[in-house]
Amino acid sequence: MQTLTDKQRKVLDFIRSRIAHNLPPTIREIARELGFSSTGTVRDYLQALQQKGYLKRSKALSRAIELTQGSLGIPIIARIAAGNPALAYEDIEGHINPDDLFLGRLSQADVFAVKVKGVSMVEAGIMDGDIAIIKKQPHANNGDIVAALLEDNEVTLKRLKYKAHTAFLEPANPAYQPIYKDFSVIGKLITIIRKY
Amino acid sequence: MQTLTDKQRKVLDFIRSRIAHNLPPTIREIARELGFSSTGTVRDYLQALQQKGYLKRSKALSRAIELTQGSLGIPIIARIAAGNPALAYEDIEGHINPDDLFLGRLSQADVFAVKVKGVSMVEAGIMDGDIAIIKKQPHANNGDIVAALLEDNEVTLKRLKYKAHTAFLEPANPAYQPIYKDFSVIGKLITIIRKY
DNA sequence: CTTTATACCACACATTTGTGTGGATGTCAA
DNA sequence: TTGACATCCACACAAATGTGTGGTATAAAG
Repeated sequence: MQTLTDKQRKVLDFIRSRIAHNLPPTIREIARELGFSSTGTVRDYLQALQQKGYLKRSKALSRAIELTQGSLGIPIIARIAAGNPALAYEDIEGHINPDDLFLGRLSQADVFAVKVKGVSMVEAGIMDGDIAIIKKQPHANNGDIVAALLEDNEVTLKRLKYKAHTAFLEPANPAYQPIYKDFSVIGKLITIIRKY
Repeated sequence: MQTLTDKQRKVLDFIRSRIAHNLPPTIREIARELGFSSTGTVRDYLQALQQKGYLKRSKALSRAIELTQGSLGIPIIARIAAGNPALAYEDIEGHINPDDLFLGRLSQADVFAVKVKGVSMVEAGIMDGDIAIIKKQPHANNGDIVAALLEDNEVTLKRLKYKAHTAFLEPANPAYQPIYKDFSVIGKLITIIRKY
């Protein structure tokens, strides 16, 4: 990605902040914010930013400014240049984007979350209080961690296993017993989130 | 929140999906999508949705539709009405919003991510391959899990401990030795994310 | 029967908005 | 000096856009 001038960065920052608030700016809103009296000036900036690869525009559509870099992408790093207080990243392994973190290509309606209760899955690194993002689906494969509905309407997170044509729920913690009783799979674990 | 009719929900869903793509629709775009031939029809729907508390509008501003409920909030559930294939949620404990999941009120520049390597923190439920969201800060309290920079520029995740005025890094896995050698804290763990 | 809410339509009108045209100034490298 | 680029301006114009006015029809509630 080409470097930006200070002013170009200011324009980009403004656009970024507005997009983060779910309403990209119009050309005249940018002009007002940056103190330009002409719309032509803004067009020049947008052209420059587009040419340098920072944004895309759908022409003749109001507010249709799309950022190329994910506005909320967070870099995943492995190594950091030593002695650098600014944390300039040495090795960036990739980026994570909050937006498609759980969803991937799923619709919001296909996903829900469960707060983990208890320690029956600690051996799988799933702790009490973790948030489990579940993709709704009535079936799962052997070994998948699933959200299952028990007789008392409680939702529980366990590993689904098949043995001799019988499905059962296996806790990762050996101190707990597998569940053979009536249960139904309601979804499959796709993400675990833990806040500190 | 008041209930919506089927058509009202369709309108809301369309708006929601467009906002998720960072460009709220215009009145005429809604009309086109839903098959209305009059802008007045859309205005009636927006009025209804606004009155029922699902959205807010800034008048005379193009595309200025703001959803009241987080557009990407995912419900956290504990119990589910039995025998309900639609998964109508019985108990909703809250919502998680991807946007402020790691950030909270932090700026994007204050945060980065590290991919966890190895099993030195398994006892803390942090597995190999997990993504750790780190808030940049040079200090942390006793017992905090921190990202630390080692001599070889490697970033590692350990628990920070103080003992007799000496700081050291303690793995959660007793098979590993604490680190007393030169290290510097670069940030504090705020979120763990694991994708399946 | 009247009222209220829902669910549409047509059309006009003032603003908002993107775009186009035509400049001007300064810097920096070739 | 020439050219590319960045940084601004004024102004015009067509298209997009939100809003207003005034309808029709149906169903449920009082």
